Formats: sequence, C-alpha cells, structure tokens
Amino acid sequence: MSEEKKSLNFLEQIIEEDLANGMPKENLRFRFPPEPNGYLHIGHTKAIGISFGLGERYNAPVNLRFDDTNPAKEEQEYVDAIKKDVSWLGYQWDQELYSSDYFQELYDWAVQLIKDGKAYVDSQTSEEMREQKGTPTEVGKNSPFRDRSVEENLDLFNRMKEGEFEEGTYVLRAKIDMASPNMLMRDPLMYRILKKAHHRTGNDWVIYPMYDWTHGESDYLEQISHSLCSLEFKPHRELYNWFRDNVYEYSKSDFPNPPKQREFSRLNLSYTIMSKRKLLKLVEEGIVNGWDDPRMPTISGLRRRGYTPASIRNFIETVGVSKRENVIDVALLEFKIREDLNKTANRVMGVLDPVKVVITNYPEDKEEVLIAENNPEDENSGTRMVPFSREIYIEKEDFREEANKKFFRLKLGKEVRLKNAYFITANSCTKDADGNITEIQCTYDPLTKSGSGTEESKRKVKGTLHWVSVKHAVKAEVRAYDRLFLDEAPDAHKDKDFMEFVNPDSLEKIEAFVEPSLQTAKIGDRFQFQRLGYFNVDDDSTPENLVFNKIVGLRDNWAKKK
RNA sequence: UGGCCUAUGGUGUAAUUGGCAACACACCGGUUUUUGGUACCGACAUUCCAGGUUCGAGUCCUGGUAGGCCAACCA
Repeated sequence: MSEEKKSLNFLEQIIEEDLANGMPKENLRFRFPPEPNGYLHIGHTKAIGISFGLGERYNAPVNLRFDDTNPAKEEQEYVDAIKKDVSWLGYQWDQELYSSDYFQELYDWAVQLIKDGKAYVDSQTSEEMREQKGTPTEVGKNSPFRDRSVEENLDLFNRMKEGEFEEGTYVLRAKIDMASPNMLMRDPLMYRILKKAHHRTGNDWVIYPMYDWTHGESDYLEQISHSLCSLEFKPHRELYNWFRDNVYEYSKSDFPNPPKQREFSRLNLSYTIMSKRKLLKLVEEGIVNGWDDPRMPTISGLRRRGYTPASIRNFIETVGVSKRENVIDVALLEFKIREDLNKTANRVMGVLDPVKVVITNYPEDKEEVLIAENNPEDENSGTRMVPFSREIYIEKEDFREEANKKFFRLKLGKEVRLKNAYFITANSCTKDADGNITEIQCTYDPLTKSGSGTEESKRKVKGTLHWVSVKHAVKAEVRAYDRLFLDEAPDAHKDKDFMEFVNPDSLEKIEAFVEPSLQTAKIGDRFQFQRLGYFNVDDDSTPENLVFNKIVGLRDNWAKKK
C-alpha cells in the first residue's frame, strides 16, 4: 500500500490539530446549510465538497440544513431542487434539518438572554437604527430603548410573538457594544416581525430569527464541530462566538460541544457569475430558459448540459481550498468533463454543417454496413454498425477546392480516409449561383475498407473525416453553447453592470445529421461526436425529434492555429 | 478616520513547518495516432516591494504596497 502523501488544506489542518488536542473523532460533525431561496450553483459545490468531503474523510456525519429564516424569499421548490442537486452530486447527508425546526428553542433562549439583560426590544425605525449604528470608522450611539427593564422587554417580546404589532415596529436586539470596531457587534438584530407564511411553519410564527442568531445556535443544537462557510462571514465569527458562549451557559449539560466557525474563500469561475440574485435576474428577464438552462452555472444547468457528477467533484477537488480570492479558469471545468467523457462516452458520427459527397464509382444501389469501434479508450465498449452508401454528408469545413499542406482534409485531387470506411479522392465539385459548394464528387478505392487488413487500407493519410450516409441519416437538433458572458469577470466591474456583458450569441440551434444508431438514444445519454466534441441528449428530446446539447468541444489544435 | 483577512508562474493549489519552489489547467514546441481527440515527451517563476535575522528565508522579524470583506428588520 503506497500511501500517496497529500498535503492537508488549512481546514484539514485545523481539524487534525483539534483531534491532536483531544477532540474525540466521534465528535466530528459537519453541515451544509443552504438557504432555500434559489438553485445551487457550481460555487455551492465547493462548500458542499468541503463539508461532505470532510465527512467522507473522517467518516463523520454531515447534515443538510436548510437555513429557512426568511419566509419572504424561501420556497419548497428550492428545497426540492437543492436536495436533488446534492444527491445527484453523489453526497449523502446524515439528517435533513431545518433552522425553522429550532424556532421554539431559539425563542426560549432569547427570553433567557432578555432575563439576563443581554437582549432588549427596540422600537425605533430601521432608519433610526441605521443612523445610530455609525460607520466602520465612527462608533455608534446607544438606542434610547437600550435600557428598558427586563419586565418591559419580556412583555414586549411576548407581544411581538403574539402578533400584536405590525411589521417594522419592534425588533429584538442583542445588547453588546455600539462602539465595537466590528459593525456586527453593535447591538445586532435577533428578531424581526414578519407576517408572512413560512413554507414549513405556516403562520405559527410572526417573528423570525435573524441569520446570526439562528445559524450558530443551529450548529450548536446539532453539535456541529466545525461550521465552515465562506470568507465574507469572517466578521460574523465574533458574533457567532458571543451568542454561542452565552447560550452555552444555559445548556452545556445537554449540548456539551461548542462549534467553531472557520472560513474559506468562495469559488469564482471565469466568464460567468456566481450570485443567486444575479442568476435569478437572468432567469426572470428571459436571458436564459430557466434555472436549468444548459448555459447556467447552476448544478441543474450543468446536469442538463451533460456534465457528470464525477467531473464536477474532480473539478472541486483540484481547485482546492484556501483563504484567498480566486477566479478559476472555466477551461479547468471543461478539462474535467473531457477527461471523464473521453473514457466513458461512446463515439458516434454526426455532421453539423453538411455538404453532400457523391462517390461516383460506388454502385447506385449498394449499401453496406461497416463496423465501428464504440470507444478506443474502453476495450469493453464493443462495436456498432454504421451504414455506408454512395452519397454521404461531410462537414463543409472539411473540404476546400485548394489549400496548403497544413490542411489535412479533403481537397481536389487529394485523398483522405473516411472514418471506419474507405479512402476517397475528390475530383470535382459543383456550386450554386453564389459560389457555394453544393456537392463534391469523389471516387473511392474499394481496396481500402477499414478493418479489411489489406495493404491499401493501411496507407498513411493525414486526414480522417467523419461522415453520415445521406440515405440513412437521422435529422437532429443540436444546441451549441457559447459562454454566457463575453467578459472574463462580468460582475467585477465597478462602473459596469454585469448585464452589459451578456453574450447575445450564447445559443446556436443547428439542424444536424447523425448516424442511425442514435435513433434510440435516451435522454441524458452522452456521446462523443467524433472530431467535434461531447454531446448529450437533452430533456426536450423525443424519438421523433432528437435534441442534443453540445457539452464541450474537443480540444482543437487546428482551430487554434488557423 | 477604524477593524479584520489575503498576497507563490497566465490560472488555481502545494512546499516534509527554516533546507534543491512541486502538481494540475492554460499557452507554446515535439512523438504516436483510422478523431488536428487521447496518450507520451519537452518548454514555461528572481515566491508583491524594501530592509533585517540566519550557513541557509516563499516560510521568521520590521516597515511599506496592493487586493478583499464589514454600516440589510438578507443569508
């Protein structure tokens, strides 16, 4: 057993240190805590991969906890989508939990804090409170209601809960320090009145706990050992600890293990955006056809596009974890799906931009069935039959009347190999009135049949073309995608809105011809269209109208040099 | 008139914690090839700057500089 020495990332180092300092391994417990207010995207996959990855590494449970404290933005639809996405990625959570499950417990602890003089009801407007809050460089001022008596606070808080007051009239605040250099410690809100139905608790509650109060205590109730989140929550850590330490005093016998929050940098991907709010805008404005549009960086979009869970997990793994701002080149993601599909996707032939080739010395009515290897990378993938006849389609760009030596494809007087078939030589071509080539006349060498073992079939030629027999071709719609944004970092411009960089030509619908074996392809099946790229069968596809998505093109050194 | 965080090739992550800067992607060049794919080989860095400690510094110290986050009854 050769142990590959893999260096630990900083989170693993923290855990190893805790373990070394006496934390029992059984205490390790993690969580992934999405708010069900949108669809998961590739950025979330990093957070998912970190916490679930740690769970796998240390054989520790990982909870899926929905952070559902804002009924105004959350919906069951999102809960369902998130569960589907996490499962699809191949992760199994220990318990499915909801912050809303803890509303009563949270309320009781809040009452306790009030009794201890550590929280108070404020009756100012949000504007007034904002003014008193100060700025990062100026200390804040105490609220005039900061010193209300415990009795009055208790009464008010209870009446808030009972629904006696309108939204915006009262809030519960933690009494900490209005002069703290950390804005979050300047008497943060714990509860606000929200008279909205919650997707799980319905109308049971009209006061809802805020993130900071909820999140840490949910971690605590679940006895999460390491609460991992992204960097922007770093300033929240002080408050996280304040709440945690105060509550700990009330309940350490029931919940002996205080959790700790640690932060890592979130994932950014070039040529796209990673903000639920902005992604929602693309959906709402019809820039894309929904959250699962194959151009979206959402998990559901990537899934529909044809990405495999393995490719995404590999991607996340090689991206790594650190605390510095980063932008990952989308080329790495593309590499990961090619790497996966190269080994697993069967090869087929499809012509996206066809021009007809007539093999003039091939008998009019003759048809033969050729044997084609499904996947040269996989011995067990077998072979399939591909029909051949006198008339075939090839790609327009695979023929030129004349071209230099660097052009390995078909040109007049030159011979190329047809993949799995024969060698052909172009003799002439016909054009329409505009000079477009409409047909190419070739002759074939009958002795060069692929797999026949003849000396002729082993001739070396520079070019091998993919093709589809005209008579047997199956029509299919191919959707080819370009990046959704033309700028490398569309939402990083201070002076420009990300919408300005939307690529108007990110979707191209192509009427293509594919080989007949694809007639029976099922939704989700992935193929390599030889020489073109990887494609999958889209959800819209039917046996009558096949629809393929282009997942990603093959690496193309020729295109680069042109 | 602040607090906190972060600086290693084009990108991202490493560096046995003070000992030959490594891996992957991208880019460039080559070999193989019935995919201009795959595979394989090669090229690609004065570790943000300036001082200091040390036989030895990406790592420690001092001082700068740059970038990020923090003023929602959002999470």
